[in-house]
Amino acid sequence: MTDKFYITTTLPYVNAAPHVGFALEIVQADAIARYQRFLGKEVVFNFGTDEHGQKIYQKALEQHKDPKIYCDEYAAKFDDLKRALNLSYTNFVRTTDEYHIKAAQEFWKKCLVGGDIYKKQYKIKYCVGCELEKTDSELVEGKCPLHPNQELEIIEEENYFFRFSKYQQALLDYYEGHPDFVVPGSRFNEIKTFVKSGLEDFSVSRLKSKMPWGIDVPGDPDQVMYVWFDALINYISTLGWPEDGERFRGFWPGLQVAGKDNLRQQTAIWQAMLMSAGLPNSRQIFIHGFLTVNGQKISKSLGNAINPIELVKKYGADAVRYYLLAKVHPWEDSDFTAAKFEEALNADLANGLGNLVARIAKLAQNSEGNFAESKTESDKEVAEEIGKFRFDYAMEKIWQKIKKLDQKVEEYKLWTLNGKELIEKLDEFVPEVRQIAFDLQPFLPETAEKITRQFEGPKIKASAPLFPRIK
RNA sequence: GGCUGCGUAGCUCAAUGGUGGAGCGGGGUCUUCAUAAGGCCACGGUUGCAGGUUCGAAUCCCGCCGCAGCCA
Repeated sequence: MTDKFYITTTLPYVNAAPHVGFALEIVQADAIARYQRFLGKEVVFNFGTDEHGQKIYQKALEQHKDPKIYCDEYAAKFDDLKRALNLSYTNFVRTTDEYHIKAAQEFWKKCLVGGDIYKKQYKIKYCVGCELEKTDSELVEGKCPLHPNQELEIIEEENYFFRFSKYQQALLDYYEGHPDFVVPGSRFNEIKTFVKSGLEDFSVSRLKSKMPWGIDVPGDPDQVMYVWFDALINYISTLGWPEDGERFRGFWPGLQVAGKDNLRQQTAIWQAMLMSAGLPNSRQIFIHGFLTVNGQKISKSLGNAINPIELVKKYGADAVRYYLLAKVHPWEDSDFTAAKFEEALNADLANGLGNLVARIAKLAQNSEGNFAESKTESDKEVAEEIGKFRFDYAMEKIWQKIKKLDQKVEEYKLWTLNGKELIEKLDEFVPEVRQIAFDLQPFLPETAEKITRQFEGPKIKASAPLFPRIK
């Protein structure tokens, strides 16, 4: 019915270089975006960087840089992912972009007019050790459990608040009416439980005198927006809201892909904000899991972050994409180890896909046969799995075909045949290989392209291995 | 502590209450078109532990042990 499709990832915060965990999110989103294009949809695929807030301000100061210049450097690093992982995003929004700032201010005004933003005296307990605000439930005997020797700082200031509490019932009703709103269901249950337990209004601004690195609150020169409030609005500012109403209405609402640490912001806070501004809610939110490295969480203190760009340099984009899509559970946590990665590369890409393509190509080339074009169409089972975000199962379906073809090569003993008989039998294989390449397009675009070119016909060409074996 | 969920082969995971399977790795074997790749075969299990319901339990119930997530 609709010929437009909108998908967005979350915007990474630019206080650290991209690691393999974020690559997971954007590769998943890329697979969906590419798949939707094959269905003939006009796709907007949004990505970008979240650049305001205290942490970034401090980082920039530490490096004696203007915050904007600091952000420019990081934004470029994240944009590098595009080339490295062969990503097909169409939009790269930065929350410091002029159009985004305007959209955030317009959004604020809508919420304000609706009576959902109000000023309140605000008192927080702040742990200087963690550099984080602490709530009473987090404290142990009135102290931060991580820094029990330090006194908590009490900060008192007047901030703007968002009337989140007002939307409890509306959110629950919306969840009730949209049973597939959040995938997987376990995360959906988690957010339902959270919303049912009651919502508190939260602060959406900061005093500019203390932290100037934010978007100005309209009509109040002393305050800037809290980073979360402004950042979420990127999902629609990137579509031209509020100025380009036609484009916005054409693409919104869309599919949002986010990590499990972002559940609340995406599925509750942002949805309440949309309701407040009188805009349609998101269409669906997919929450992925986290990658661990050698069984451990990725953390700065452990220094175990893996740079996806380094992986790509060593193994190639499609090898990394393959691992993230086929060997990582779409929404449960999965472990990444060099051994597992190389094992998958050898077993599935070199020995499986690569070898099948090589053996059929060679036989076809030697046969000197002409192979007419054949029809390729989207595999129903693969499509179904993508619809359920089971990228791993979708890939498994494709690899089952590879296995079957290998078996058939043995069954026919293709290498013992020649002349017309060989060409006749190969006519059963060539369209199948083309179909595999077709099915692989959303996942391994570069490899799919290579195979397609090799098997274009009428003459089929042998070529160098698609994936070298790792020793 | 409260609420969810999980625990199955060396590893990753499947199995409407009805003979516990697959892939990978390791082993054997056949084969040479292919990247020492591929096919086939076998091995591999007290389904975390202990009880209960049932003709029958990986599955349902109770308790315990362990792990993860959420509780602004």
